[in-house]
Amino acid sequence: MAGRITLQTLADALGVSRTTVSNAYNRPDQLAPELRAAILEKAAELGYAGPDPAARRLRSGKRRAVALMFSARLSYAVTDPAAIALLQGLTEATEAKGYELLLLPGQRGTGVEVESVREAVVGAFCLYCMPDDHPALKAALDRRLPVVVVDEPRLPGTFFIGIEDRAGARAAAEHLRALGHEHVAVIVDRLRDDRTGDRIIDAARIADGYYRVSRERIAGYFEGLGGAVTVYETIENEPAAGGRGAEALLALSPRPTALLCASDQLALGAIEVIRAAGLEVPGDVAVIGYDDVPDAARAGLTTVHQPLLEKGREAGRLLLEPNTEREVILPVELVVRGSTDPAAA
Amino acid sequence: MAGRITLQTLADALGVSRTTVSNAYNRPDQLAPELRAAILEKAAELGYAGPDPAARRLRSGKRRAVALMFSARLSYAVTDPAAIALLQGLTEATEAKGYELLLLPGQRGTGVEVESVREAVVGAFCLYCMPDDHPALKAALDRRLPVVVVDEPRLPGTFFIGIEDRAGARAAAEHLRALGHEHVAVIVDRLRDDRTGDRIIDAARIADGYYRVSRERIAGYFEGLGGAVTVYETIENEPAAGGRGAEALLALSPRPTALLCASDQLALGAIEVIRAAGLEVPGDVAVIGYDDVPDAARAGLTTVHQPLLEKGREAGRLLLEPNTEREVILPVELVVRGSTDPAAA
DNA sequence: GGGTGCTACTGTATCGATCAAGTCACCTCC
DNA sequence: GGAGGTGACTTGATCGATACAGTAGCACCC
Repeated sequence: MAGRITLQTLADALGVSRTTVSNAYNRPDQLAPELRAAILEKAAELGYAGPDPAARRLRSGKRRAVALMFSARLSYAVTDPAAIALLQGLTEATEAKGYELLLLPGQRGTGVEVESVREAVVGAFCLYCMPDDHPALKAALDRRLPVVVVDEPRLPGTFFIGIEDRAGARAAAEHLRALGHEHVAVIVDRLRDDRTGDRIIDAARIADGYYRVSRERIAGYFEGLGGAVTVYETIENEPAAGGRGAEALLALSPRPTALLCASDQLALGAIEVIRAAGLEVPGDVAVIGYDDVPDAARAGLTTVHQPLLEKGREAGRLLLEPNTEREVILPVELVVRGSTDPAAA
Repeated sequence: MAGRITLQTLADALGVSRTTVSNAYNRPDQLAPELRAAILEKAAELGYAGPDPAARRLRSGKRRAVALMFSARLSYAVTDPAAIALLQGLTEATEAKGYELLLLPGQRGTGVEVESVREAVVGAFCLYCMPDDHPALKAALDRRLPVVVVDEPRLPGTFFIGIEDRAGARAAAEHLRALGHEHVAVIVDRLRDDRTGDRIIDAARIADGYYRVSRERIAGYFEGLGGAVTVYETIENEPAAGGRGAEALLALSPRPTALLCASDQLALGAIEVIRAAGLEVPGDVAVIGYDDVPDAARAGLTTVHQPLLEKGREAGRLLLEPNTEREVILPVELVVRGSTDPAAA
């Protein structure tokens, strides 16, 4: 720390003032070209790395960065196609305005999630898919910076981007009903962070869920089906988990003739397991996903399309453009493909 | 700016010193609980957002973040499966050490790319797939912070993670030769940022390429084939571009019986176009990719497997662990699938 | 009763820069 | 020859916090 080279070090070495050295970097027109050259040369000689960004930022007050926080480990989040699509939309928006993007880990329990929110040198926060009780949420609001929440939770007074979760789920369920399915089961991503998932759950667990989106989608399914059905909660939103769910549900009797999956990731895993069991999709078991990630179209998965990219762009817009609306709810649309309707393949 | 609330504002309002207010946040044990409560209450009342991270960072000197720069627009980079895999590996490493990740846009020409490197409040840089002459590179080295370059360019004295690009390409080419292919053509991603791609190129263009990886892969192909062949340069690394390349190459006479694509993205697009033209893969035209992204296995694409995740992890390790080796070259492996060998489907 | 130790604070320097307001020498021009 | 202008720097304040060295007040104890 003692040997650190600063503007002052350079200034002393050359017998000029701090400001002049600063100007050599930031306002070349303010000093004689020869002096500037001498300063830059001395800087190279002493190994001066240029004006310190931290100090510059403090002084200037500029915060040209946006923080994005996921509810999970980053390394997991970046494997989720829906999260990636959001990231893409958001970067489009931030990039256009010359903002950088800071990725924050949101994993619970370590205290790091709150710490990183408090420490982030940013001008705005985007929180993606957080459970209702996540501490980072309060921490972000406490920073008194623009905050936009994507998907969940929905808090009064907070900027929000979401989709018609319930309506989409209802449409999916009604589609199955119209096709004559009478035994339908549901697979959802985790409802709480207690890692007790991967099992069939009861109504109390659903009501106590901390994830708004899952609650809403389940509610939509039940509405569309005209009543409650068996729900399997997974521990994580990935194909393997959906596969385990399908395995458990196929063992029920009567065996469900259709599975409503609260995400495409779960649905894709479920289809694999169904086929591995020697059953046909949709002949023996129809499957519907949710989100319409790129792989869904490739796999011929019937799903509820949501504008993933658009969500990211809208998040960026709300964060970076002042005086916009507080809430954006984007429409969804049922996309019928081969996993429910052989004719649509 | 004038009305900004700081530690001092709070201190004055309560008749205590700045330091005491600071302690209320950072060292709760250093002051009486009642006073601390009073301070926090006053903070809430006045709307104090807590100690400013920029100031804190300047004072403490801590830089718990790593910057990741891509050579392209961020919104494009996050659509690239290889880049995402790197991101995943890198986040695993940074997360484990409690570091945040700052994504920097690397698009050329705007000056933003250098600016953002200079402004980044980070402790280390990871540069991914940059052309040899990219100005951000020098800017990052000038910061005198740890820098690790992934894939390209390879600079003497700089930390580097890469793979055996040339050997992998050679193995791919030799595989085709062993299968008896005599008319082989190559599709590569851009060799320079001048946006003159999407055309068949000559040897001079190849020699003048700014992207080391493409140069190496082409060299490997030529080695494995025992001589130079037609090379098509695309303007971007995405399936559509690979498709355009395939279209142009299929029009040659004699028509190539095999395409060597320098990335899976290009290969996947090429396969689509070949099939759309009513030709069979591999019957009429065999196709080999490079990278082995997740979609390659799904599509039955013969490709050169590289440890994408591992690359990211290694990058993180080199950045965050002191006294490690300067260079890591990871091995590659040819994975034969249906796109060259019907029996391997 | 004075030395010791502890709690609960305060004051000052510092982090590394930027900025507004000078200073000073030199030139110009009527 | 004096007013005014200009180019090339310097000075001092400031951004918002943290670190370190005090210090006041009080209890304790032989």
